[in-house]
Amino acid sequence: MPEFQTSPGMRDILPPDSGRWRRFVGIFSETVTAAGYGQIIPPLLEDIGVFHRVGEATDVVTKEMYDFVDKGDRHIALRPEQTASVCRAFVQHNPATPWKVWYAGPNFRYERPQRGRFRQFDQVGIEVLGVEDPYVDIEVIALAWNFFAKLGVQQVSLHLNSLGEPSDRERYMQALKDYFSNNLEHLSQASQVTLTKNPLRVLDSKRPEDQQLIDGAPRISDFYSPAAKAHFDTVQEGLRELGIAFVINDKLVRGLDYYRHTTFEFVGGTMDSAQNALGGGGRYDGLVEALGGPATAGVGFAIGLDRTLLACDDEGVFPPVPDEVSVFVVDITGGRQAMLITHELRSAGISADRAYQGRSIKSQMKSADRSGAVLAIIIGSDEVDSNTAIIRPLRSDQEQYAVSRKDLLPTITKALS
RNA sequence: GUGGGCGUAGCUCAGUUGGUUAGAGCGUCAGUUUGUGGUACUGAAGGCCGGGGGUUCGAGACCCCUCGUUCACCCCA
Repeated sequence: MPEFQTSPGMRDILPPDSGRWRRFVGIFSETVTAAGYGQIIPPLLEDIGVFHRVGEATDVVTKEMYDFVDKGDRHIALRPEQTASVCRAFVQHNPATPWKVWYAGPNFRYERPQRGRFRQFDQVGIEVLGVEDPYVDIEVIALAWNFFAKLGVQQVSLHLNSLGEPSDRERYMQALKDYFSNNLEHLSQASQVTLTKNPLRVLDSKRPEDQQLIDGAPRISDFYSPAAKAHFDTVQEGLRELGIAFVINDKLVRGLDYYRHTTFEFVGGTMDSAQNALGGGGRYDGLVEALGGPATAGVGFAIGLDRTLLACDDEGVFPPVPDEVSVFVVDITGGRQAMLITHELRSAGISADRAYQGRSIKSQMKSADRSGAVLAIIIGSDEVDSNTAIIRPLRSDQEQYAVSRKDLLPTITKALS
């Protein structure tokens, strides 16, 4: 065993998997930039207060943050998510609204690692600030939907809920608190603790002994104000019109406290593990204000790379594809010719690789095959003497042929086109 | 943070009731006569059996601790 290894919950993404990550983000960025979103690259570190404003009752900020005091005595945290950073950036830079941004990058949470759950994990996401219009909720959901479709994942179900307006949510929380408090003896120990912190989250409990009580709990839908109901109705109608299937899940209370109105989650269909939430989001009007900005509406989502990739694996879609080059130079005269030719090709924008250490022609041909190259260029002493090169097609039955060195680049260029 | 499973070559795994130089497949590398890949055959390299301690004449196999991993709870992406 090596002396040093990645610490728990951290890992190296190696090729060819890393290429898949790159394509994942590439497809995401295409999807959302085509909808008018610009990229934001917030820092990994923020003043810990930024995240505290997100909600004091969520484990994400109370127990799971990587935080430290820096050399300037500032209390700093590695971001556990990026929505708070986006809102902080909004307050700091005061951009014109609607502000539509996307991001991709790692977040950090000190949790016990599990399948689909790491301490450093990547998310892609979008946020729209400054728009209350329910059509934005629909747009945001539709973009995530499109993205899953582009990846080829089929079995994703959209769970939808509304938490109503803040006052609706308050009244509902009180009703839940009363309901559970009156039935404490049927509630698990752990849920009793949760109840004191945030009654909404009791609905999230997966403990079997809680299920019966939860099933009989008051429903949020009975607490909607007319405005909240209208908002939610518009979202549902819009999704139907767009042909986006969803299920109403009135137990869907998301972990971060700033959500109100629309909340949603994308649940993987093939994973029976507990980590089956591929992504989620919702509306968080009020978060910007909590961070010291003007009252500003906000909606967005985040999608986890790892879990989505797991879902892809389960469905056999979006496989990792090794990175390949177009040309492989086989030089059996020592390597200087390969140096010259690969440089010439690469300078002309043609991807090219070679072998090193003067290996046998057979071994170099093997490498050429594995490199994925379409063409091999073979240089032996005969070719050096006659100032030529052999071009050997590797992916067709076409015979190999010789060209003069000065014609090599144009010939290769033509053969590849 | 709490509880259960697992930890043997780069990868996937065998290793009989504890007994002499620890195995396979895949992968890697090299050969199979003269300068040519994808197949086949042959061979080679590569493991203080996660780490530490203990029991024993003797431990990869048993016990304890520790680290890592995995599953569930929790939380969430």
